[in-house]
Amino acid sequence: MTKDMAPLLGYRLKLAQHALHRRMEEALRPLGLSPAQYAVLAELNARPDQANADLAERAFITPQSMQGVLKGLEVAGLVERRQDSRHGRRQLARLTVLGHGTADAANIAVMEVEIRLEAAVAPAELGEAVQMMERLHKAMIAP
Amino acid sequence: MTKDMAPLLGYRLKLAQHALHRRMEEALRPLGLSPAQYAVLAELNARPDQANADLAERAFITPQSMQGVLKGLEVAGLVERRQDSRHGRRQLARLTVLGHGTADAANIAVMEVEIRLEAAVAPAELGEAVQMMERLHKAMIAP
DNA sequence: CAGATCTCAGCGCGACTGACATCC
DNA sequence: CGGATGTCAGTCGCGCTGAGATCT
Repeated sequence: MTKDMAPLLGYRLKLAQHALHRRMEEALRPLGLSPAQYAVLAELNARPDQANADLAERAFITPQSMQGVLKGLEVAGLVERRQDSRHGRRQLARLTVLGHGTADAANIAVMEVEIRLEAAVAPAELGEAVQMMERLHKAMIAP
Repeated sequence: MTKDMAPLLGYRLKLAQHALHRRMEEALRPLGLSPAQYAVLAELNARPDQANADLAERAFITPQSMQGVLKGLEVAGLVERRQDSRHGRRQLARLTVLGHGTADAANIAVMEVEIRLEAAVAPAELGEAVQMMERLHKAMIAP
């Protein structure tokens, strides 16, 4: 059992994502955002007024974990939460004005990384690459 | 700026690796290993007698971070370190007998996850998929 | 009561920086 | 001295579990 694991797909996937994560951190650091915080910002930009539980489910993490991220954004003044009129305990989160500005700036920075990443695959292969990632994801998600 | 980030390659890559990481944790938990610990075990299985600095470089993390992982394995009795005869301060790590057994058991558990992952791509596409991951990795590593 | 939601407290892993000692 | 290496201490991000409060 002295095999090298270099050719394994899982190993390669891990390395690629690890490097991407580093780039994301670099791109977002000037804005004071972590990759997880950016993801929530982008999600709330696309779909405002989501509760902590909703965001957690979309990100495949526990509500407790998401709350930490959301709390950070709230303290930073990028997100505000208000009571759901229909459900006393439920609180809906949305971007503040500052949050919108930060999200826009972050999108620009992240897009540069994304473009660089996509440049590594031929344009014709891009759709195929995205579909492959989806298949890999589903294979690991399924029971 | 109400775009959805679902079709982005970077986002898909992150989701796929996140799910893989969960599966790896599940597979390794019965053995008391974390994914990072397993990676070092596999690396030392393939190439014994490496120093902390060597292992850190191969894993793309700092020597300090690697030291934490290596220390855990040493405390668990899976790895032993001895002085390099040629360099007083340098310490070479290798698997103990227990470490070899654990590495073999871990390999079996991890291979099941790997097979499941590879099943998500057509056999003919597998080599192509691995090469794509390599290209993505290099695109994010390059200066 | 059951179920959904939010919150607090604590833990673990794995990355980081900084500071320092040691050896060649 | 300079450079490589290892070590200790502290911090941070972000997952987790457990326990509990509140509302429908």
